[in-house]
Amino acid sequence: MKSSATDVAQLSSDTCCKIKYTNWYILSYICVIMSSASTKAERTKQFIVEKTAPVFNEKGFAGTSLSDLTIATGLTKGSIYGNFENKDEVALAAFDYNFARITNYIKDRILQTDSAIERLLVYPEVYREFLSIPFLKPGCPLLNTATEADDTHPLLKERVAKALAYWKTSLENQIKRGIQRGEIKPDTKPTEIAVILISLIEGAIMQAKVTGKPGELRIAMNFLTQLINGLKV
Amino acid sequence: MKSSATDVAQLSSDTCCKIKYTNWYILSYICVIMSSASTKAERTKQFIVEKTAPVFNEKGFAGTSLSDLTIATGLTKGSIYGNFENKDEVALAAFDYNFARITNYIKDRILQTDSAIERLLVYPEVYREFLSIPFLKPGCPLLNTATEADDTHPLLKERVAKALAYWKTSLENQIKRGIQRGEIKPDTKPTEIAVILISLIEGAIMQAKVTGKPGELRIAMNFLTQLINGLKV
DNA sequence: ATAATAATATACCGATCGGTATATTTTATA
DNA sequence: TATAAAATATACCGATCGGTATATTATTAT
Repeated sequence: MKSSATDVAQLSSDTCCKIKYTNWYILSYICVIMSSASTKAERTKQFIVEKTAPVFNEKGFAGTSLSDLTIATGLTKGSIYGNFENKDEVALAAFDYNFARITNYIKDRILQTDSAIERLLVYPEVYREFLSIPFLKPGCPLLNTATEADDTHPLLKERVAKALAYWKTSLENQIKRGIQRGEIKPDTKPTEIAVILISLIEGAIMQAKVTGKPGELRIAMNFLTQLINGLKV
Repeated sequence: MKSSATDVAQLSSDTCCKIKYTNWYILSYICVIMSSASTKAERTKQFIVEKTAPVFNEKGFAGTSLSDLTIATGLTKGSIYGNFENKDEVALAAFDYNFARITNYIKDRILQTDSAIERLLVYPEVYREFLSIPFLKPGCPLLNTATEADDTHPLLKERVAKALAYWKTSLENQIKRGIQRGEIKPDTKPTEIAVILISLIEGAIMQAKVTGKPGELRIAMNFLTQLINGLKV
Protein backbone atom coordinates (compact mmCIF):
# COMPACT_ATOMS: atom_id res chain seq x y z
CA MET A 1 0.00 0.00 0.00
CA LYS A 2 1.47 3.28 -1.10
CA SER A 3 1.09 6.30 1.14
CA SER A 4 -0.90 9.06 -0.48
CA ALA A 5 1.20 11.51 -2.42
CA THR A 6 -1.13 14.42 -2.10
CA ASP A 7 0.64 15.94 0.85
CA VAL A 8 4.07 14.87 -0.19
CA ALA A 9 4.95 18.17 -1.76
CA GLN A 10 4.85 19.94 1.57
CA LEU A 11 7.58 17.69 2.92
CA SER A 12 9.94 19.16 0.38
CA SER A 13 10.33 22.21 2.54
CA ASP A 14 14.08 22.56 2.71
CA THR A 15 14.47 23.56 -0.89
CA CYS A 16 11.37 25.54 -1.71
CA CYS A 17 13.09 28.86 -1.11
CA LYS A 18 16.39 27.96 -2.67
CA ILE A 19 18.21 28.94 -5.77
CA LYS A 20 16.83 27.16 -8.79
CA TYR A 21 19.93 25.16 -9.58
CA THR A 22 19.01 24.11 -13.08
CA ASN A 23 18.96 27.66 -14.23
CA TRP A 24 22.13 29.17 -12.91
CA TYR A 25 24.43 26.61 -14.32
CA ILE A 26 22.75 25.56 -17.50
CA LEU A 27 21.44 28.93 -18.61
CA SER A 28 24.77 30.69 -18.82
CA TYR A 29 25.25 30.22 -15.11
CA ILE A 30 22.98 33.05 -14.25
CA CYS A 31 21.89 32.96 -10.68
CA VAL A 32 18.13 33.23 -10.58
CA ILE A 33 16.39 33.39 -7.27
CA MET A 34 13.06 31.66 -7.52
CA SER A 35 10.23 31.81 -5.11
CA SER A 36 8.92 28.50 -3.82
CA ALA A 37 7.41 26.32 -6.50
CA SER A 38 3.90 27.50 -7.32
CA THR A 39 2.00 24.46 -8.50
CA LYS A 40 1.62 21.19 -6.65
CA ALA A 41 3.15 19.35 -9.56
CA GLU A 42 6.30 21.40 -9.37
CA ARG A 43 6.68 20.68 -5.68
CA THR A 44 6.12 16.97 -6.21
CA LYS A 45 8.62 17.07 -9.01
CA GLN A 46 11.15 18.60 -6.64
CA PHE A 47 10.27 16.02 -4.03
CA ILE A 48 10.91 13.18 -6.47
CA VAL A 49 14.26 14.65 -7.44
CA GLU A 50 15.38 15.04 -3.85
CA LYS A 51 14.43 11.51 -2.93
CA THR A 52 15.80 9.78 -6.01
CA ALA A 53 19.03 11.77 -6.42
CA PRO A 54 20.92 9.78 -3.76
CA VAL A 55 19.75 6.53 -5.33
CA PHE A 56 20.98 7.49 -8.79
CA ASN A 57 24.28 8.63 -7.32
CA GLU A 58 24.76 5.33 -5.53
CA LYS A 59 23.47 2.85 -8.08
CA GLY A 60 24.00 4.70 -11.32
CA PHE A 61 21.54 5.13 -14.16
CA ALA A 62 21.49 1.56 -15.43
CA GLY A 63 21.53 0.20 -11.90
CA THR A 64 18.53 2.22 -10.78
CA SER A 65 15.14 0.80 -11.69
CA LEU A 66 11.77 2.46 -11.64
CA SER A 67 10.82 0.34 -8.66
CA ASP A 68 13.84 1.83 -6.90
CA LEU A 69 12.32 5.22 -7.59
CA THR A 70 8.90 4.25 -6.27
CA ILE A 71 10.50 2.87 -3.10
CA ALA A 72 12.65 5.98 -2.60
CA THR A 73 9.71 8.32 -3.04
CA GLY A 74 6.83 6.27 -1.70
CA LEU A 75 4.99 7.22 -4.89
CA THR A 76 3.74 5.05 -7.73
CA LYS A 77 5.02 4.75 -11.25
CA GLY A 78 1.97 6.60 -12.49
CA SER A 79 2.77 9.56 -10.31
CA ILE A 80 6.41 9.67 -11.33
CA TYR A 81 5.49 9.46 -15.00
CA GLY A 82 2.92 12.16 -14.45
CA ASN A 83 5.75 14.50 -13.48
CA PHE A 84 8.57 13.25 -15.69
CA GLU A 85 8.51 12.09 -19.27
CA ASN A 86 10.71 9.07 -18.61
CA LYS A 87 13.50 7.66 -16.47
CA ASP A 88 16.09 9.75 -18.30
CA GLU A 89 14.41 12.99 -17.27
CA VAL A 90 14.46 11.96 -13.63
CA ALA A 91 18.11 11.00 -13.86
CA LEU A 92 19.06 14.29 -15.50
CA ALA A 93 17.23 16.29 -12.86
CA ALA A 94 18.77 14.14 -10.15
CA PHE A 95 22.27 14.80 -11.44
CA ASP A 96 21.63 18.54 -11.55
CA TYR A 97 20.40 18.35 -7.98
CA ASN A 98 23.37 16.34 -6.78
CA PHE A 99 25.83 18.66 -8.45
CA ALA A 100 24.07 21.77 -7.16
CA ARG A 101 24.17 20.35 -3.66
CA ILE A 102 27.93 19.90 -3.54
CA THR A 103 28.40 23.21 -5.35
CA ASN A 104 26.29 25.05 -2.81
CA TYR A 105 28.12 23.31 0.00
CA ILE A 106 31.44 24.56 -1.35
CA LYS A 107 30.02 28.00 -2.03
CA ASP A 108 28.84 28.37 1.54
CA ARG A 109 32.32 27.67 2.82
CA ILE A 110 33.95 29.94 0.27
CA LEU A 111 31.78 32.81 1.48
CA GLN A 112 33.41 32.50 4.88
CA THR A 113 36.90 33.13 3.51
CA ASP A 114 38.64 36.40 2.72
CA SER A 115 41.55 35.56 0.47
CA ALA A 116 42.03 33.78 -2.83
CA ILE A 117 44.33 31.20 -1.29
CA GLU A 118 41.83 30.44 1.43
CA ARG A 119 39.12 30.03 -1.18
CA LEU A 120 41.17 27.48 -3.08
CA LEU A 121 42.01 25.69 0.14
CA VAL A 122 38.31 25.08 0.72
CA TYR A 123 38.42 22.28 -1.86
CA PRO A 124 41.02 20.06 -0.20
CA GLU A 125 39.45 20.88 3.18
CA VAL A 126 36.03 19.72 2.07
CA TYR A 127 37.07 16.66 0.08
CA ARG A 128 39.52 15.55 2.72
CA GLU A 129 36.54 14.54 4.85
CA PHE A 130 34.08 13.68 2.13
CA LEU A 131 33.76 10.15 3.50
CA SER A 132 32.08 11.66 6.55
CA ILE A 133 29.83 14.09 4.69
CA PRO A 134 26.55 12.13 4.54
CA PHE A 135 25.31 13.14 1.11
CA LEU A 136 28.74 12.47 -0.41
CA LYS A 137 29.05 8.94 0.96
CA PRO A 138 28.18 7.37 -2.40
CA GLY A 139 30.96 9.45 -3.93
CA CYS A 140 31.25 12.48 -6.14
CA PRO A 141 28.26 12.66 -8.51
CA LEU A 142 30.52 14.09 -11.17
CA LEU A 143 32.86 11.13 -11.06
CA ASN A 144 30.13 8.54 -10.69
CA THR A 145 28.01 9.89 -13.51
CA ALA A 146 30.95 10.63 -15.78
CA THR A 147 32.37 7.13 -15.76
CA GLU A 148 29.03 5.53 -16.45
CA ALA A 149 27.59 7.98 -18.92
CA ASP A 150 30.58 8.72 -21.13
CA ASP A 151 30.03 5.69 -23.32
CA THR A 152 26.38 4.91 -22.72
CA HIS A 153 24.24 7.99 -22.12
CA PRO A 154 24.88 11.06 -24.31
CA LEU A 155 22.38 13.31 -22.54
CA LEU A 156 23.81 12.56 -19.13
CA LYS A 157 27.34 12.90 -20.47
CA GLU A 158 26.44 16.35 -21.76
CA ARG A 159 25.23 17.41 -18.31
CA VAL A 160 28.41 16.14 -16.74
CA ALA A 161 30.47 17.97 -19.32
CA LYS A 162 28.70 21.22 -18.50
CA ALA A 163 29.05 20.68 -14.78
CA LEU A 164 32.73 19.96 -15.16
CA ALA A 165 33.21 23.02 -17.34
CA TYR A 166 31.43 25.13 -14.74
CA TRP A 167 33.66 23.86 -11.97
CA LYS A 168 36.78 24.43 -14.04
CA THR A 169 35.71 27.94 -15.00
CA SER A 170 34.92 28.79 -11.39
CA LEU A 171 38.38 27.72 -10.32
CA GLU A 172 40.02 29.63 -13.13
CA ASN A 173 38.13 32.78 -12.21
CA GLN A 174 39.02 32.44 -8.56
CA ILE A 175 42.68 32.16 -9.48
CA LYS A 176 42.52 35.06 -11.92
CA ARG A 177 40.92 37.29 -9.31
CA GLY A 178 43.58 36.20 -6.85
CA ILE A 179 46.27 37.26 -9.27
CA GLN A 180 44.57 40.61 -9.87
CA ARG A 181 44.38 41.24 -6.15
CA GLY A 182 48.03 40.40 -5.71
CA GLU A 183 47.28 37.37 -3.56
CA ILE A 184 48.43 34.76 -6.05
CA LYS A 185 51.70 34.69 -7.96
CA PRO A 186 51.22 36.41 -11.33
CA ASP A 187 52.87 33.58 -13.29
CA THR A 188 50.28 31.06 -12.10
CA LYS A 189 48.44 29.29 -14.90
CA PRO A 190 44.75 29.25 -13.89
CA THR A 191 43.70 26.45 -16.22
CA GLU A 192 46.57 24.22 -15.19
CA ILE A 193 45.89 24.63 -11.50
CA ALA A 194 42.20 24.01 -12.07
CA VAL A 195 42.79 20.80 -13.99
CA ILE A 196 45.34 19.52 -11.48
CA LEU A 197 43.05 20.32 -8.55
CA ILE A 198 40.16 18.48 -10.14
CA SER A 199 42.33 15.52 -11.10
CA LEU A 200 43.78 15.15 -7.62
CA ILE A 201 40.37 15.35 -5.98
CA GLU A 202 38.54 12.96 -8.28
CA GLY A 203 41.39 10.49 -8.51
CA ALA A 204 41.77 10.44 -4.75
CA ILE A 205 38.04 9.99 -4.23
CA MET A 206 38.11 6.93 -6.45
CA GLN A 207 40.86 5.41 -4.34
CA ALA A 208 39.15 6.33 -1.10
CA LYS A 209 35.91 4.73 -2.21
CA VAL A 210 37.66 1.50 -3.16
CA THR A 211 39.95 1.14 -0.17
CA GLY A 212 37.42 2.49 2.31
CA LYS A 213 40.30 4.10 4.18
CA PRO A 214 41.21 7.79 4.44
CA GLY A 215 44.93 7.34 3.79
CA GLU A 216 45.02 8.01 0.06
CA LEU A 217 42.63 10.91 0.34
CA ARG A 218 44.71 12.46 3.08
CA ILE A 219 47.92 12.15 1.06
CA ALA A 220 46.40 13.67 -2.06
CA MET A 221 44.72 16.50 -0.17
CA ASN A 222 47.91 17.28 1.76
CA PHE A 223 49.74 17.54 -1.52
CA LEU A 224 47.03 19.74 -3.00
CA THR A 225 47.13 21.98 0.06
CA GLN A 226 50.87 22.43 -0.32
CA LEU A 227 50.45 23.11 -4.00
CA ILE A 228 47.88 25.83 -3.32
CA ASN A 229 49.94 27.38 -0.54
CA GLY A 230 52.84 27.50 -2.96
CA LEU A 231 50.83 29.88 -5.12
CA LYS A 232 50.87 32.54 -2.44
CA VAL A 233 52.84 35.67 -3.30
CA MET B 1 21.51 -18.24 -36.25
CA LYS B 2 24.52 -18.60 -34.01
CA SER B 3 27.81 -19.64 -35.53
CA SER B 4 29.10 -22.85 -34.10
CA ALA B 5 31.28 -22.48 -31.06
CA THR B 6 33.22 -25.65 -31.54
CA ASP B 7 36.14 -24.02 -33.26
CA VAL B 8 35.96 -20.78 -31.38
CA ALA B 9 38.66 -21.70 -28.90
CA GLN B 10 41.30 -21.76 -31.59
CA LEU B 11 40.65 -18.12 -32.40
CA SER B 12 41.86 -17.19 -28.95
CA SER B 13 45.44 -17.58 -30.07
CA ASP B 14 47.02 -14.39 -28.87
CA THR B 15 46.82 -15.25 -25.21
CA CYS B 16 47.32 -18.99 -25.04
CA CYS B 17 51.02 -18.71 -24.25
CA LYS B 18 50.75 -15.77 -21.91
CA ILE B 19 51.10 -15.27 -18.22
CA LYS B 20 48.01 -16.43 -16.38
CA TYR B 21 46.92 -13.05 -15.10
CA THR B 22 44.45 -14.25 -12.50
CA ASN B 23 47.15 -16.01 -10.61
CA TRP B 24 49.94 -13.52 -10.42
CA TYR B 25 47.94 -10.75 -8.94
CA ILE B 26 45.37 -12.51 -6.85
CA LEU B 27 47.54 -15.29 -5.48
CA SER B 28 50.03 -13.06 -3.72
CA TYR B 29 51.09 -11.65 -7.05
CA ILE B 30 53.14 -14.66 -7.88
CA CYS B 31 53.99 -14.82 -11.53
CA VAL B 32 53.03 -18.22 -12.82
CA ILE B 33 53.78 -19.10 -16.39
CA MET B 34 51.11 -21.34 -17.74
CA SER B 35 51.24 -23.37 -20.87
CA SER B 36 48.36 -22.91 -23.28
CA ALA B 37 45.02 -23.93 -21.89
CA SER B 38 44.65 -27.70 -22.06
CA THR B 39 40.95 -28.39 -22.29
CA LYS B 40 38.56 -27.00 -24.86
CA ALA B 41 36.44 -25.56 -22.09
CA GLU B 42 39.34 -23.54 -20.76
CA ARG B 43 40.04 -22.10 -24.16
CA THR B 44 36.42 -21.23 -24.72
CA LYS B 45 36.36 -19.67 -21.28
CA GLN B 46 39.32 -17.52 -22.27
CA PHE B 47 37.61 -16.67 -25.54
CA ILE B 48 34.49 -15.51 -23.72
CA VAL B 49 36.55 -13.34 -21.39
CA GLU B 50 38.44 -11.71 -24.23
CA LYS B 51 35.31 -10.92 -26.19
CA THR B 52 33.20 -9.68 -23.29
CA ALA B 53 35.87 -7.72 -21.40
CA PRO B 54 35.59 -4.65 -23.67
CA VAL B 55 31.81 -4.72 -23.35
CA PHE B 56 31.91 -4.78 -19.56
CA ASN B 57 34.46 -1.98 -19.55
CA GLU B 58 32.29 0.16 -21.76
CA LYS B 59 28.82 -0.53 -20.41
CA GLY B 60 29.56 -1.54 -16.84
CA PHE B 61 28.21 -4.52 -14.97
CA ALA B 62 24.60 -3.40 -14.62
CA GLY B 63 24.59 -2.03 -18.15
CA THR B 64 25.79 -5.26 -19.72
CA SER B 65 23.13 -7.90 -20.32
CA LEU B 66 23.53 -11.56 -21.11
CA SER B 67 22.36 -10.88 -24.62
CA ASP B 68 25.23 -8.40 -24.91
CA LEU B 69 27.51 -11.28 -24.02
CA THR B 70 26.00 -13.62 -26.59
CA ILE B 71 26.34 -10.95 -29.24
CA ALA B 72 29.94 -10.18 -28.32
CA THR B 73 30.95 -13.83 -28.36
CA GLY B 74 28.64 -15.28 -30.99
CA LEU B 75 27.83 -17.99 -28.48
CA THR B 76 24.58 -18.86 -26.78
CA LYS B 77 23.54 -18.38 -23.20
CA GLY B 78 23.79 -22.11 -22.65
CA SER B 79 27.41 -22.10 -23.72
CA ILE B 80 28.32 -19.16 -21.55
CA TYR B 81 26.61 -20.69 -18.53
CA GLY B 82 28.37 -23.95 -19.26
CA ASN B 83 31.67 -22.17 -18.70
CA PHE B 84 30.73 -19.65 -16.03
CA GLU B 85 28.47 -20.03 -13.04
CA ASN B 86 26.73 -16.71 -13.60
CA LYS B 87 27.09 -13.18 -14.95
CA ASP B 88 29.17 -12.14 -11.94
CA GLU B 89 31.85 -14.70 -12.70
CA VAL B 90 32.17 -13.45 -16.26
CA ALA B 91 32.41 -9.87 -15.06
CA LEU B 92 35.08 -10.72 -12.49
CA ALA B 93 37.16 -12.57 -15.08
CA ALA B 94 36.64 -9.74 -17.54
CA PHE B 95 37.91 -7.19 -15.06
CA ASP B 96 40.98 -9.30 -14.33
CA TYR B 97 41.62 -9.52 -18.04
CA ASN B 98 41.20 -5.79 -18.61
CA PHE B 99 43.48 -4.92 -15.75
CA ALA B 100 46.10 -7.46 -16.82
CA ARG B 101 46.05 -6.03 -20.30
CA ILE B 102 46.90 -2.48 -19.28
CA THR B 103 49.37 -3.80 -16.71
CA ASN B 104 51.18 -5.86 -19.35
CA TYR B 105 51.15 -2.90 -21.70
CA ILE B 106 52.89 -0.77 -19.08
CA LYS B 107 55.24 -3.59 -18.14
CA ASP B 108 56.39 -3.99 -21.74
CA ARG B 109 57.33 -0.34 -21.91
CA ILE B 110 59.00 -0.38 -18.52
CA LEU B 111 61.25 -3.20 -19.69
CA GLN B 112 62.63 -0.88 -22.35
CA THR B 113 63.87 1.65 -19.79
CA ASP B 114 67.05 1.70 -17.77
CA SER B 115 66.51 4.11 -14.91
CA ALA B 116 63.98 4.52 -12.14
CA ILE B 117 62.94 7.96 -13.36
CA GLU B 118 62.37 6.65 -16.87
CA ARG B 119 60.28 3.84 -15.46
CA LEU B 120 58.04 6.27 -13.61
CA LEU B 121 57.80 8.46 -16.68
CA VAL B 122 56.24 5.56 -18.58
CA TYR B 123 52.95 6.22 -16.81
CA PRO B 124 52.37 9.81 -17.97
CA GLU B 125 53.71 8.83 -21.38
CA VAL B 126 51.21 6.02 -21.78
CA TYR B 127 48.17 7.73 -20.29
CA ARG B 128 48.85 10.94 -22.16
CA GLU B 129 47.72 9.18 -25.31
CA PHE B 130 45.27 6.75 -23.84
CA LEU B 131 42.50 8.22 -25.98
CA SER B 132 44.30 6.78 -29.00
CA ILE B 133 45.10 3.40 -27.50
CA PRO B 134 42.26 1.26 -28.87
CA PHE B 135 41.61 -1.01 -25.92
CA LEU B 136 41.62 1.95 -23.53
CA LYS B 137 39.04 3.97 -25.48
CA PRO B 138 36.26 3.09 -23.04
CA GLY B 139 38.48 4.35 -20.25
CA CYS B 140 40.54 2.89 -17.46
CA PRO B 141 38.93 -0.35 -16.24
CA LEU B 142 40.04 0.48 -12.73
CA LEU B 143 38.19 3.78 -12.73
CA ASN B 144 35.15 2.49 -14.54
CA THR B 145 34.73 -0.56 -12.36
CA ALA B 146 35.58 1.24 -9.14
CA THR B 147 32.94 3.93 -9.46
CA GLU B 148 30.20 1.46 -10.29
CA ALA B 149 31.09 -1.36 -7.96
CA ASP B 150 31.98 0.50 -4.79
CA ASP B 151 28.39 0.76 -3.63
CA THR B 152 26.73 -2.03 -5.56
CA HIS B 153 28.96 -5.04 -6.14
CA PRO B 154 31.16 -6.22 -3.23
CA LEU B 155 32.93 -8.95 -5.18
CA LEU B 156 33.87 -6.62 -8.00
CA LYS B 157 34.85 -3.93 -5.52
CA GLU B 158 37.20 -6.41 -3.87
CA ARG B 159 38.89 -7.16 -7.19
CA VAL B 160 39.33 -3.47 -7.87
CA ALA B 161 40.74 -2.96 -4.40
CA LYS B 162 43.32 -5.68 -5.02
CA ALA B 163 44.20 -4.32 -8.44
CA LEU B 164 44.62 -0.83 -7.02
CA ALA B 165 46.77 -2.15 -4.18
CA TYR B 166 48.91 -4.01 -6.70
CA TRP B 167 49.44 -0.90 -8.78
CA LYS B 168 50.27 1.18 -5.72
CA THR B 169 52.71 -1.41 -4.41
CA SER B 170 54.41 -1.66 -7.79
CA LEU B 171 54.93 2.09 -7.85
CA GLU B 172 56.23 2.14 -4.29
CA ASN B 173 58.71 -0.61 -5.06
CA GLN B 174 59.91 1.12 -8.20
CA ILE B 175 60.55 4.28 -6.19
CA LYS B 176 62.26 2.41 -3.36
CA ARG B 177 64.58 0.67 -5.79
CA GLY B 178 65.28 4.01 -7.41
CA ILE B 179 66.29 5.43 -4.05
CA GLN B 180 68.50 2.44 -3.31
CA ARG B 181 70.25 2.84 -6.64
CA GLY B 182 70.82 6.50 -6.02
CA GLU B 183 68.61 7.55 -8.92
CA ILE B 184 65.84 9.09 -6.84
CA LYS B 185 66.19 11.58 -4.00
CA PRO B 186 66.42 9.70 -0.71
CA ASP B 187 63.82 11.88 1.01
CA THR B 188 61.15 10.88 -1.52
CA LYS B 189 58.06 9.34 0.04
CA PRO B 190 57.16 6.32 -2.12
CA THR B 191 53.55 6.01 -0.95
CA GLU B 192 52.84 9.69 -1.45
CA ILE B 193 54.24 9.74 -4.96
CA ALA B 194 52.29 6.58 -5.81
CA VAL B 195 49.00 8.00 -4.56
CA ILE B 196 49.53 11.33 -6.30
CA LEU B 197 50.46 9.63 -9.57
CA ILE B 198 47.37 7.45 -9.48
CA SER B 199 45.14 10.39 -8.55
CA LEU B 200 46.44 12.58 -11.34
CA ILE B 201 46.06 9.85 -13.93
CA GLU B 202 42.59 8.69 -12.97
CA GLY B 203 41.24 12.16 -12.36
CA ALA B 204 42.56 13.36 -15.69
CA ILE B 205 41.13 10.36 -17.51
CA MET B 206 37.71 11.16 -16.13
CA GLN B 207 37.95 14.69 -17.49
CA ALA B 208 39.29 13.52 -20.83
CA LYS B 209 36.44 11.05 -21.24
CA VAL B 210 33.85 13.70 -20.51
CA THR B 211 35.28 16.53 -22.57
CA GLY B 212 36.48 14.31 -25.38
CA LYS B 213 39.44 16.63 -25.77
CA PRO B 214 43.10 15.97 -24.89
CA GLY B 215 43.67 19.32 -23.15
CA GLU B 216 43.07 18.30 -19.55
CA LEU B 217 44.96 15.07 -19.96
CA ARG B 218 47.92 16.90 -21.43
CA ILE B 219 48.01 19.41 -18.59
CA ALA B 220 47.82 16.74 -15.90
CA MET B 221 50.42 14.54 -17.55
CA ASN B 222 52.77 17.47 -18.08
CA PHE B 223 52.50 18.26 -14.42
CA LEU B 224 53.08 14.63 -13.47
CA THR B 225 56.13 14.49 -15.73
CA GLN B 226 57.61 17.54 -14.04
CA LEU B 227 56.86 16.07 -10.66
CA ILE B 228 58.67 12.84 -11.53
CA ASN B 229 61.63 14.65 -13.05
CA GLY B 230 61.86 16.63 -9.84
CA LEU B 231 62.60 13.41 -7.99
CA LYS B 232 65.87 12.96 -9.84
CA VAL B 233 68.99 13.23 -7.69
C1' DA C 1 -21.07 22.73 -2.07
C1' DT C 2 -20.35 21.56 -6.77
C1' DA C 3 -18.24 21.08 -11.06
C1' DA C 4 -14.10 21.17 -13.75
C1' DT C 5 -9.49 20.08 -13.62
C1' DA C 6 -5.23 18.52 -12.18
C1' DA C 7 -2.63 14.88 -10.06
C1' DT C 8 -2.01 10.24 -8.49
C1' DA C 9 -3.00 5.18 -8.23
C1' DT C 10 -4.25 0.86 -10.38
C1' DA C 11 -3.76 -2.54 -13.54
C1' DC C 12 -1.79 -3.87 -17.32
C1' DC C 13 1.44 -4.10 -21.69
C1' DG C 14 5.27 -6.36 -24.49
C1' DA C 15 10.12 -6.86 -23.99
C1' DT C 16 13.95 -8.21 -21.72
C1' DC C 17 16.15 -9.61 -17.58
C1' DG C 18 19.27 -13.54 -15.43
C1' DG C 19 19.07 -18.29 -15.28
C1' DT C 20 18.16 -23.44 -16.30
C1' DA C 21 16.57 -28.17 -17.89
C1' DT C 22 17.23 -30.77 -21.63
C1' DA C 23 18.23 -32.02 -26.27
C1' DT C 24 21.78 -31.88 -29.70
C1' DT C 25 26.26 -31.62 -31.26
C1' DT C 26 31.15 -32.01 -30.85
C1' DT C 27 35.22 -33.93 -28.85
C1' DA C 28 38.11 -37.42 -26.93
C1' DT C 29 38.88 -42.40 -26.12
C1' DA C 30 39.09 -46.96 -27.44
C1' DT D 1 34.82 -46.04 -36.56
C1' DA D 2 31.91 -46.76 -32.56
C1' DT D 3 31.04 -44.89 -28.11
C1' DA D 4 31.25 -42.37 -23.82
C1' DA D 5 31.86 -37.90 -22.20
C1' DA D 6 32.15 -33.18 -22.64
C1' DA D 7 30.51 -28.97 -24.53
C1' DT D 8 27.09 -26.21 -26.81
C1' DA D 9 22.35 -25.00 -28.53
C1' DT D 10 17.43 -24.85 -27.95
C1' DA D 11 13.52 -23.77 -25.65
C1' DC D 12 11.71 -22.28 -21.83
C1' DC D 13 11.09 -20.31 -16.80
C1' DG D 14 9.38 -16.63 -13.45
C1' DA D 15 10.66 -12.00 -12.42
C1' DT D 16 11.45 -7.54 -13.53
C1' DC D 17 12.29 -4.09 -16.90
C1' DG D 18 10.51 0.74 -18.72
C1' DG D 19 6.29 2.51 -19.98
C1' DT D 20 1.09 3.56 -20.49
C1' DA D 21 -4.16 3.68 -20.63
C1' DT D 22 -7.48 4.47 -17.55
C1' DA D 23 -9.79 4.80 -13.24
C1' DT D 24 -9.67 7.16 -8.91
C1' DT D 25 -8.57 10.73 -5.89
C1' DA D 26 -7.43 15.36 -4.59
C1' DT D 27 -7.30 20.21 -5.70
C1' DT D 28 -9.04 24.50 -7.46
C1' DA D 29 -12.43 27.80 -9.07
C1' DT D 30 -17.01 29.11 -9.09
